[in-house]
Amino acid sequence: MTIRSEEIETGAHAGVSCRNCALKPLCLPGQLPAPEARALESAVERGRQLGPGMALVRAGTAMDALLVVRSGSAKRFSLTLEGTEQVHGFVLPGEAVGLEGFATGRYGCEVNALEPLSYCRVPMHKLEQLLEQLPGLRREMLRLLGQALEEAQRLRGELAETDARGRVARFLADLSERLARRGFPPYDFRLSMSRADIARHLGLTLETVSRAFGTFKREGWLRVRARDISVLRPDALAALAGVPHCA
Amino acid sequence: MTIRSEEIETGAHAGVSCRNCALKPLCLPGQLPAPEARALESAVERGRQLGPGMALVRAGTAMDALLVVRSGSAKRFSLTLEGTEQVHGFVLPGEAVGLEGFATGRYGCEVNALEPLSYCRVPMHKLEQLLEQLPGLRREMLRLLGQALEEAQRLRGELAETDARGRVARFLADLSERLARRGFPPYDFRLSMSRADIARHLGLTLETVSRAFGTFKREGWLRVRARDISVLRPDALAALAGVPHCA
DNA sequence: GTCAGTTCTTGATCAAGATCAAATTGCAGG
DNA sequence: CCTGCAATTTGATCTTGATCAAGAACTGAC
Repeated sequence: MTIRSEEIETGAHAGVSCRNCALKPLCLPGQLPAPEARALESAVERGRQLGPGMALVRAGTAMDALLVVRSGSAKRFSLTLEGTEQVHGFVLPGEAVGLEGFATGRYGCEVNALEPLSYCRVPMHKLEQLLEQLPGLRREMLRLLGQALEEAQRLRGELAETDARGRVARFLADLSERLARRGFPPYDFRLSMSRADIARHLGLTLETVSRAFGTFKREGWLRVRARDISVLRPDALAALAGVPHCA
Repeated sequence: MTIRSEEIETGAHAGVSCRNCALKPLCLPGQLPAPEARALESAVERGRQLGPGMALVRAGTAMDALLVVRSGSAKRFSLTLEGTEQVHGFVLPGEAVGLEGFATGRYGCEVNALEPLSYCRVPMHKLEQLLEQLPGLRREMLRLLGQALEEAQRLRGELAETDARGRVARFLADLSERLARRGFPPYDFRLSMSRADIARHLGLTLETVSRAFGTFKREGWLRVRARDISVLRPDALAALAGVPHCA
């Protein structure tokens, strides 16, 4: 997707300004009353920039902070016993990472940058303090986790229900929608992940994913040039994906 | 599974005694320091008994309480546009229900009893009060949600990776393990759900599920008589399921 | 630009599981 | 016990997507 949402960031050092962040409405402080947002902001640190392929979190390491991607995209995956990657999904700006770590205090899967990536972090000890004081943040954290859970269940259900092309269509439709919510052009983007990553995410082979793209192209629903995608008929994709009426 | 874990419950009316509950170690108060457990207990109400097929929660209704199944089992599912059921999973005693409701304040899926079922409930307004006061409960709620998330992601990953018999094997292995943790015989149980429910949960057809049972029976790994299951070779099932070394 | 390496596309074959269709078993009610 | 209905098993066939195998296109380095 090649995502750059680096807003102009001047004057802030350790404490980051959420106020001016383009992602604010999607991110944690977006739903909080102003005083709570300010309190949270003072606990937010800026993570260092990561290059493509670098690990944002490693499975099994202590969950020492809540992380939110600020710009770029990432791949969430686990390593199976056979050494293959089980791709859980892809992370876009404004999305939290490693929430399943709350289960054990250690991250449950790997998250690797797919392109240059920056992120914010709230150290756990500060988060716990804030949770004591801020009722809105408590509600917001539960909402965030509930949302992640709902999403994971939805993805599981879709995988069980849908055939190959339906899965690819839904993948694209979902990506479109998430890009749109972040203010990116929803029908014209560059995929940051490989066909193999998409395939492993959707429980398919990369050949089948490629063929699905080929079909959509032939039908005139898509323009595909390697990783550059133009969605010409979002309605057709949505229909195949079985989505009710999400644009 | 035909689950009866009705411990002897005398004297308690609205407030339920978690102290003597057989499920305590699996349930919310199990991880809490004693004073917090007592505070939580005072907020717990007993839900009325439900008969087979009755709804414990309906998708879209307001999430007015946190629910935990006390005895019996239930099916979590969504209704698709075509009117079919998308089965997300099955709920056993000690497991919370409807956590994805935190996302929107409304339950995200249907939960129906599969056999006579009883449950406990913590009204949301009381839960919010308690979360303000009890740091252990705050941590525990995050843990609970993190666990549910991890579980959902695991299920999604398995679905993407495993073939039909592997999925059925894993389903049985998982059930075994969960029954064991609740003190039920893990290798001898009665399924409370139909083949069709299992199939819809695993993204298969009921015929394929039936054939998988047939294969396992022929291999001598299982004894199957309708819904009565005896696991004779848990190791073989676990191996097929790709589980490392979980007994 | 050219080159090497990777990623992606396309084609041919094959197998796992879906689908269609009975037959069988189990179970509640009379 | 018998009856009727629903759930399950079993069988035959067909379709989808996996697998194997080339090619083609893209990428980054020189």
